Amino acid sequence: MYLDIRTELINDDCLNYLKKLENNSIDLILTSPPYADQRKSTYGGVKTDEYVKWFLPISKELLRVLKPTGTFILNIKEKVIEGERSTYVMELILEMRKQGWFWTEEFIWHKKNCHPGKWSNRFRDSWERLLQFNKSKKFNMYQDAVKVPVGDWAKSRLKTLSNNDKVRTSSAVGSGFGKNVSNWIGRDTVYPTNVLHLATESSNKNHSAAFPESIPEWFIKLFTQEADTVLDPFLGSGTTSVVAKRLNRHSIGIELLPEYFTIAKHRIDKSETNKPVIDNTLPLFNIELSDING
Amino acid sequence: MYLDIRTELINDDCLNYLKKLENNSIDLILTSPPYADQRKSTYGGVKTDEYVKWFLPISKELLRVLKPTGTFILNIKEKVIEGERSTYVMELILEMRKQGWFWTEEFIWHKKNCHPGKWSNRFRDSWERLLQFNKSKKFNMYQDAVKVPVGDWAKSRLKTLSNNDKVRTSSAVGSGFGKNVSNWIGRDTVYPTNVLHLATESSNKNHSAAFPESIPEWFIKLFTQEADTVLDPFLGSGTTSVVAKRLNRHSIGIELLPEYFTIAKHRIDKSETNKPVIDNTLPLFNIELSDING
DNA sequence: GTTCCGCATGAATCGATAG
DNA sequence: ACTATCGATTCATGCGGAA
Repeated sequence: MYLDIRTELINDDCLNYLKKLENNSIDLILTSPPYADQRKSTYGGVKTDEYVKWFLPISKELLRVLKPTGTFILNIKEKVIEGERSTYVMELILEMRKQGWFWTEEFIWHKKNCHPGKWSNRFRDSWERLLQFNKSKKFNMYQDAVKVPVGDWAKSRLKTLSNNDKVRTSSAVGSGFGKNVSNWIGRDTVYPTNVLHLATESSNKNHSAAFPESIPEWFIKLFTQEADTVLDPFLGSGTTSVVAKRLNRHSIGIELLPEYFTIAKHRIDKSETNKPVIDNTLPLFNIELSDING
Repeated sequence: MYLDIRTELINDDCLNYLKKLENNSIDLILTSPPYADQRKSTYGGVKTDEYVKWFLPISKELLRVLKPTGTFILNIKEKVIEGERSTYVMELILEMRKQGWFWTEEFIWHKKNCHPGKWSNRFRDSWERLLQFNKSKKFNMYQDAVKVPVGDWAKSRLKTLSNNDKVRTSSAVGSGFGKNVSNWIGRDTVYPTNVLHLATESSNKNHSAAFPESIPEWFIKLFTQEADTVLDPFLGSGTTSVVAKRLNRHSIGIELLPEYFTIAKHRIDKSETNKPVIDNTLPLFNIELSDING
């Protein structure tokens, strides 16, 4: 059985096009907008102090089109200006809450191979924020889709059931991990944390993807099911749409610049559709954990 | 040659005692204040909505006593309230900038062993903020003191060291790799990034430290030289002072609660002084980095 | 002198129940 | 309605003692 997956690519200003979308129609919004003062030549360079003012009308539309059970993941990082971290992200969070967004969580994307460089007053920046916003406190989350391999501790720990594990049940001291220790036998995956640890993609330079495919893949698996709809209002070279299509999710990708739009369209055209999900238990980003433990 | 290192421990309210300190007299402030609504049983628990108001008078004094070339590292993390991340840290950063602080950088402390648990709407929280504030844009930073090894050799070496038993035997005090230090001489080293990857201190000890010794060790090496002065206004069980003393830095530690003060005093009394710095290039927590670059 | 194994918690969070 | 307490859930680490 094949699903009929729609992958819409729109070459337009996102604020303009978002207004055409219906209320409560999107399951996941996932985007990496142009950072303040970046991409000056392309986006006209949104100034730092104007960034919040620029973004709020967009986030207002996003709030409208998102389903009450949906999630908005915003990838963003402050720029350093005259030796100081800019504060527009903090201000944006505070203002978006006033719009009605719930700021549920802040994931950290730890970039394994961050940009090289050396400065006298700071080290290389190897992490970015992945802010999770929600429309209501009851949102869909499919945690089992992103479980990761358990650490090696389990092998030795569970080899023998200590009697204390049983004692802890009745002692009521602490939290009682021992109570269900038998549940752990044979368990080989655990739930991840809120730190994502993966490398940036550096292989292909013909398109500058904001993030590697692992990031949208993880969030799409975590917050949507097949045939749900994913939206990326700043599509760039199209990574979100490519991954959504591969995972059998409908998607809408909006990109203003023709150069990027062309790249995205080309990538989508040659990408596979309706590909059965082979493996949804082993996200790439926790490889390192086992590396260290192993 | 031995330096005469002063390690002052003060059992007092920090705001009260800070007023007695001279202007521009501290090289590094490093602290982990009680988080909002946390440690209610011991510190009384500062309410979330009053946290900024509570902290600002303290940060104002800290700004006064810090040297223009000095640095303030603040370890803090938001609490979840009714399914949402609280925003008091964002508000604190914005207010401290109004006081005159520069928000230079945000380091991430990625905790390897974060608290267990499972909830339907979020994963375990495995990171905390280490906010860097400065009084001026020209501050002292000794980057060479915290360089980490790189290369295939380091990679295999560190894998061995990640074995708990070996780490324990060779670095009982946490100062480095002890006798193995000679192995590192002549090896290539690289500057670390702004993500720190280490575990919380073990719980089997008789004191509960806010952070492991590696954290103050790294920042003390990075932002001070020998005979400089380190201040911790929320000393807790004394980790900052212990490490400062071991690294031949003067220090002032302020702790309100007699129980914690007693623990801190005991740890300082039995700790070594004027110990020559054997190894200032190998913090434990950046094992991961060599994995990445190597 | 190593390696192995048992053990005790962690700046947690949610939902239900009780006052 | 609103707050306080309590049970349930979960994973990795370092230490101490034994092999």
